[in-house]
Amino acid sequence: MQDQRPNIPPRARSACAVVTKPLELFRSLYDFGAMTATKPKPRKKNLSHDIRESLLALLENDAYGPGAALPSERELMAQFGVGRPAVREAMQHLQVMGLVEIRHGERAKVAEPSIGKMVEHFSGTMRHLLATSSANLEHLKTARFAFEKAMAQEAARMRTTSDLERLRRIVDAQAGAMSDMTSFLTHDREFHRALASISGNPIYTALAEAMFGWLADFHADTVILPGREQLTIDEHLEIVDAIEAKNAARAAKAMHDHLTRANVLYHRTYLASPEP
Amino acid sequence: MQDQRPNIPPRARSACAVVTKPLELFRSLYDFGAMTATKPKPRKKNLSHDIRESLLALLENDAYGPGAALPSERELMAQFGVGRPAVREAMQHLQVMGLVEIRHGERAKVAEPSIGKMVEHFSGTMRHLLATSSANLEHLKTARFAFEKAMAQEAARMRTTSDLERLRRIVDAQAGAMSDMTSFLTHDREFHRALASISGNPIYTALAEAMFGWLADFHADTVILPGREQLTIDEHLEIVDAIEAKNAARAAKAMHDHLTRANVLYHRTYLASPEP
DNA sequence: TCATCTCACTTGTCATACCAGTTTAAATGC
DNA sequence: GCATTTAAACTGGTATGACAAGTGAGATGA
Repeated sequence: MQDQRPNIPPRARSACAVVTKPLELFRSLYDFGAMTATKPKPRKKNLSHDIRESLLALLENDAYGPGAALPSERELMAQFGVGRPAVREAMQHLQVMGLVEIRHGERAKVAEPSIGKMVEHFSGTMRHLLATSSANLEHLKTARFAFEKAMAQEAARMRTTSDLERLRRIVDAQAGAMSDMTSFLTHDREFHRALASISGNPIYTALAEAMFGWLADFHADTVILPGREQLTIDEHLEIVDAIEAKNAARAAKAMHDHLTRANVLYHRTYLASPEP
Repeated sequence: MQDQRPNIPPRARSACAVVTKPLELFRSLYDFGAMTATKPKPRKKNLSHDIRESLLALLENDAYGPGAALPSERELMAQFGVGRPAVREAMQHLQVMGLVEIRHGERAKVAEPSIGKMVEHFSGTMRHLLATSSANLEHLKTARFAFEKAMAQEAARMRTTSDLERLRRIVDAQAGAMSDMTSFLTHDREFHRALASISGNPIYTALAEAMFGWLADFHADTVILPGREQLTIDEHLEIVDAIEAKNAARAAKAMHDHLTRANVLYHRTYLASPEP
């Protein structure tokens, strides 16, 4: 009596489940047809898959604002007429997707959807991908290369005076932290993030931040080499100067040189004597 | 007796679990320390979280090639000394991340990691994000705008003769499918995918494909309007011509005009009479 | 009034049973 | 002997019950 929907008579659901799937019943109530691409969907997927789609539609259509509390697992269980595992797996899936937040003892809450959070959830998979395939790592380096150059150009076009001040402040702080390697890297990361944020597009910011993190994890590219801190500072300053001058081409070249230098130095230093 | 590790005496695991967590025992056997960022990790997370990390490390370190069959849930259960739900949730999580493939009746298999598959798994979240926030949709449109321009430039620099032939073949096919809207859109999609694939970077290809799909789902940008098919073809041809001439600037401008036109037309047509 | 504590309610985990697909190998028919 | 069929033994999927553990709010005490 302690657990498991005490109101419903036992066997009632299981019996009806044979005749008509409870999910289809629920679907007919809300009827979200043709959401994405008009599929008849006769496929036999998981039960949790159906539940997840129902929840997803609920999150999109209904007035579940960010931070709102979802029904408890038991309630959903009774509502959908399925067992707890199905509800649970669906909720877990949504959590992995970054759409809800589940904490022990509390009700699940609707997470506010944001690009940044999504990319963060994404990172685990990306790291695995990079760890298993060195080719993908090269591709990512290439992509970041192009991306950062585009960011530099965009920043040169759109920068305001406050943007410029912020960049200079970061570079100054970085120059003052040359002794502390960790702090130096943090400022380096912030520099690139600030650069991307000038565009005003959160997708750019999130991507820049994520790419930096991914590559830093594998000590590839973007790595700061001991003894070369001053060079890094100088290159950052050149980038800022180009942005101040609103010279997109010069900014792109400065960023190009910056990343190329880092990459070349990396290969020269680490590939000669592999591994610490 | 039918289920649940018949060999282990009951209560044996639970008893030891109080004294020393079985996971730490397992960890000490393999000892993957300092994989990502040297965290002491005293946090109290889920049990399934620990299991997932163990499995993750297993996938990365051991010789589990793509397509290899993982141990069954019951085996893992016994191996880690935890219940089936914990193992199950961990596996589900890995499946959502796209690292394993689980089918009813078969053993779970290691999925071959690929950028494209990862982006595909990503799509559900992205769609939700776009459905709930129109601002993000605008940001995505901007990002795709810049991305496609960069792709056009890259293609103009790197295109080979066979790339060119492929592009022209696609445009020809598209011109021949002007009557069938669905087919026309398919060819349009293929055109942009082929353009991105010229770069040789699978990340670009996957992103181009994904962005097209996301935006097409919301009828925003990139939409093909009835009666304007010939214009689309002409613009595609201009892009191909620019790429043939290896003129990056011209290619970028052609792509710019192409996407701008589509966007303007969209606003003019659909915003006047909202919704079908 | 405020701090504390208890208790109801939540999710997390375990255990068991059974269902539903898949594979495999033995039994059967030719 | 060989191909087909059938059944047994896997596999994951679902349901349910019980309990542990965490959270929060209302009751209780000072």
